[in-house]
Amino acid sequence: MSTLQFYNSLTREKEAFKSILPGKVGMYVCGPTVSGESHLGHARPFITFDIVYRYLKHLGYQVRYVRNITDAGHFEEEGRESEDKISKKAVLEKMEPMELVQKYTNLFHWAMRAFNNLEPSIEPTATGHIVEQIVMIEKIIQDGYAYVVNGSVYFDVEKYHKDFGAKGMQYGILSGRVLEEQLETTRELESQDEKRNKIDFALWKNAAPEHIMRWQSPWGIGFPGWHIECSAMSTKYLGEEFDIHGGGMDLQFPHHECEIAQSAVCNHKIPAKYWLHNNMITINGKKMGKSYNNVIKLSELFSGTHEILTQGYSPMTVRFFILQTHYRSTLDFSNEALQASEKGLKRMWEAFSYLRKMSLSQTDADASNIELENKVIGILNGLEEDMNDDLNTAKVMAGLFELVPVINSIKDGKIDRNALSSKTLALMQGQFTTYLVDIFGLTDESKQDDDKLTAVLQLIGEIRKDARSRKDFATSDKIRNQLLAAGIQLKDEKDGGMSWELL
RNA sequence: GGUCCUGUGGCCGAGUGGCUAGGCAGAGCUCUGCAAAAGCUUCUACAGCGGUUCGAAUCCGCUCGGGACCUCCA
Repeated sequence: MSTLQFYNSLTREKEAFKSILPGKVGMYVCGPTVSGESHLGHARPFITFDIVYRYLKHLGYQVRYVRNITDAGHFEEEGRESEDKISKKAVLEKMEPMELVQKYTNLFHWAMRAFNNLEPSIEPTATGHIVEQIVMIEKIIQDGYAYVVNGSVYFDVEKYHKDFGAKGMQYGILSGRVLEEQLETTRELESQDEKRNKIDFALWKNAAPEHIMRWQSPWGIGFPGWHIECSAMSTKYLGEEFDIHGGGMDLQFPHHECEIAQSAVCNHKIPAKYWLHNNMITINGKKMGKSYNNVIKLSELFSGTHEILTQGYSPMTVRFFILQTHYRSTLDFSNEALQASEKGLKRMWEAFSYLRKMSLSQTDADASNIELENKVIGILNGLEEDMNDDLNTAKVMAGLFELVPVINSIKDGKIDRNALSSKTLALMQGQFTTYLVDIFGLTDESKQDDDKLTAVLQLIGEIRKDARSRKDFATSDKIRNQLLAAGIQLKDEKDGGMSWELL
C-alpha cells in the first residue's frame, strides 16, 4: 500500500500527505477573477484541483473545498493609471459592475459544469467579505505591519521580513525569492509612490471618485487590495491553519507569498501546510494570457470559433487532454494534440462502455491465461501507486490504455472470455469506473439517441441485414452511405450484429 | 539584469542510474462482400560536448535552445 504524496511548493519536495485533523481536509483554491470570460488557461487549475478534491474524497476524507470568486476590482500596478479593471470595463459596456460580475460568474459556472467539475463546498465572493477583510487589515495595522497613506493601507514587507524571518516565516519562503535582491531589482516605478518601499503591497486602496466599486472603511472610501481576500476568506472558512492551498504557478509570487505574510501577522503561522501549484498551458510555447493576446475563451474552444482552432473540442476532450499530462508540467496546446486526445478518449471510452456492460459469470473458474491474468492484475494494482505519486494522472491513463486492447480483444473474441477469471474482470470493471468516472470525472459525451430513433435504426438494420444475406450490397451500401451522410455511422460487429454512432 | 524551471521519436507526453511508458499520426498484416471499428507487428528518441559510474535519457559541468516569475494573470 502506497500513501498519497504531494509535491509541496513550500518545501520544494514531495511529502507524504497527512491531514491536520484525521479524516478531514481543508482545501483552498484561488478562483477566477470574473472581470472577463474564462479561457483555456482557467481549465487547468480547476480541473487539476477537481481531481485533488475527487481523489481525497475517494480516499475517504471529508473535504471542505473553498474556491473563491474574485469580484472586487483590483487596481493596476502603481504608476499606471490607477484603475479598477472591472469598473473600467463596466463603463465600456455600460453595465453595472455587479451585473458584469454576475454575467462572467455565470459563464464560469457554465464552463465548470461542462467540465464536470464538482462544485466546491463554499464559493465565497470578495465583495461578500469586505468586513472580514477590513477587520484583518485593522489587525495588521495594530500590530505595526501596515501603514496608512492618503486613505490607502500598505503592508510593510521589510518590517515583516525582519520580525517574522526570525520565526522562520521570512518573506520569500514560498517563492524562494530573497527580499534583499527584490529590493535591488524591483523596477523603478514612476511617480506618486505612496509606499515606503517598492515591494510593499496594498491592503486597501483609496478609490478615486470615478471608481465605481467602492466601500466605506476606517480609512475612507476605497476597495480591498488584491491579496487580502484570500487570507480573510481562507481563515474564515478553514481556520488559521489548513491542509492544502492550491492555484496556478503564476500565483506563487506575489499573490501566495503575500497571503502568507498577511496571515502570519494575524495568526502567527503559515496558513496552509501543503502548497500545490499547477503549471501553465502554453500555445505555441507561449503562456496564454491577456497580455500575450493569445487567449482562447472556453466558449470559443468548445465551438471552434477562434482563428487558432481548426475545429471545436468538447469539454471532455479538453479534460482528457489535461489529464494526460502531469499537473506540474507545462502543457503545450495544439490542434494536433487536441485531436489526438479526442481520438484517444473515444477509444478509451468505447472500450470502457463495453467493459462496464460485460456480464460476468458467477463461477470462480481460474484464469485460463495466467500470464495475461497476472499482467492485468499488475496494471490494475499499480494505478493507486501512480495516483499517490503526486497525482500522476498521465501514468494512470497509460496503465488504463494498456488494458484497452485486452478489452477489445475479448469483445472481438480474439481473447477467450475465460482467459481472465471473473474476479479479475470484476476488478477491471471496478477500477475503470473508479478512475475514469469517480476520480477523473469523465462523462459520456456521445449524443443521446431516443427510443424512437433506436426502433427505426433497428428496423433499418434488419432490412440491411436481409439485403446483405441476399448479397444485395447495392442496397446495404446505400443504407449505410445515406445514413452516414445524415450523421449516423453504422458499424457491422463481429458477431453479426450492428451498432451505430451519432456523429 | 535577478530567481527558477525545462529541452524525450512526425506531434503530445510519462519516466530520474540498469527493466516496457502511453496517446495520436505513418507503414505492413489479420478480420470484413466492401467500409468503419478492432487486433497484431513495425519505424523514427532521449539538444550538443565532456565528466562520474561496471552501467546514464536519468547524476555533475559547460555550450546552445525554450519557458516561467520578478507587473494583472490559472
